[in-house]
Amino acid sequence: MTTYHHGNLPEQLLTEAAAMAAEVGPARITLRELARRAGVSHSAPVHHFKTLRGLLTALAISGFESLTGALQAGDQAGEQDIYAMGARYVEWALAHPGHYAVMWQPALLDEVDSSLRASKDSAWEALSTTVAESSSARDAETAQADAYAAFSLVHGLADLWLNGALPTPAEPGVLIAEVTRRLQFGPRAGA
Amino acid sequence: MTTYHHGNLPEQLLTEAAAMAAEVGPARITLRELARRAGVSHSAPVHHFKTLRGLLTALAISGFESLTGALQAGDQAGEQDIYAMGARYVEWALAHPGHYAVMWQPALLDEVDSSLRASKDSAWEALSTTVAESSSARDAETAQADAYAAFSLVHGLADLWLNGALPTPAEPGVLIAEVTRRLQFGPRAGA
DNA sequence: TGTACATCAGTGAACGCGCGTTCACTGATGTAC
DNA sequence: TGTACATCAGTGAACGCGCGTTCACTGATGTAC
Repeated sequence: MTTYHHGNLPEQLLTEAAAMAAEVGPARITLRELARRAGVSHSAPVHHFKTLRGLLTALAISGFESLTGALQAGDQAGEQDIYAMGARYVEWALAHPGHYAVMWQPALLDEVDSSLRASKDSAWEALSTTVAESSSARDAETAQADAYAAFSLVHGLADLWLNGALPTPAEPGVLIAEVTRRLQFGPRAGA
Repeated sequence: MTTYHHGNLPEQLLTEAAAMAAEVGPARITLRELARRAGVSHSAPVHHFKTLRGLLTALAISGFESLTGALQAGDQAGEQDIYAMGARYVEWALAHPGHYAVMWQPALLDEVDSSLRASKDSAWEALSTTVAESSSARDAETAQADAYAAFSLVHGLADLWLNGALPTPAEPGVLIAEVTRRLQFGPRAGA
């Protein structure tokens, strides 16, 4: 039953890391604890991820890629609605709390890693493209500010929810719909 | 010049902790490093904060209190504008990055501490009261959703900015104004 | 089908490190009288 | 104004711990011929 070769160690380490991030926070993930959870000696992970930082970076990359996929899911369905996309964003974050937490902790990651940058840029592009297409912004600057506002709103909601910072948390689905529909794009009476 | 009694150690420890949180992240604050920065032996802090968790909790409390004050600053000026308050929120966060980071890391804090809860509740009340007064919501549920949306937007913007997650950061003042004015309250065509 | 051998993926001991906390202590301060 | 003494705020040595990483090693796998 117990084999010398694990067979699936890199994947399991990432899975355990996501679980640990959700349980105790991304800063308290350790290689030794991950090895323990995977039932492997504490020096085994180094064969797959040179360092803890490398492992967390890989986790963040897979998170950004998965998030990008979730955001693009509406494209094929012909559903280019900004509010639906916002909902998909927040739902993805709530479904992948460990990934989400690691993705926004740059101090733990290898910020120079080109794959990380690329996957992050892809996620941003998926979001901003959908915003631009549905906000009917007349110029690039307006479109960019639209995207920043949408990004801030969905990230803020996800982060507050995951940190238990909402005073009286509601049903996620209802809350997400109510919050996202309060985004208003394009020109209007200035503040 | 060098006195045996520091005279101001608790305050300086909190100041150094805020600096450390901004520099290396709240999870990497250590009592020993704080003592080093304060020029004091590593066992001195225990006389003022029993544990590292206690020190961070005190830092978070002072942060929430200061933030509450900033949010209420508009009341006296008779300026109950939701967008101005949103701007004050984000500006406060950018001006106090260390405090802000610690405030939203519940895993590092003493969540049972009643002062922490009280200060957090005060900040939420300051925010939600202003939102309710300026959004002309007809019922409590709508007002609450308005407040959640405003909270998500300003927290998300502050958090993304502080984590360097905005792809092409603009001038903070302009960005804050552009993002916050995309909040739209009250009833409108449902999504 | 067999065999030699390189490569891959694991083991477990050992290292040095910084940490929080405890302890007995000492110097400085402030208060009672 | 002086003195005794409790209290406060510091020191520095010591503890045990878990960590990342390195190292020589070994078992399993896969490929060349």
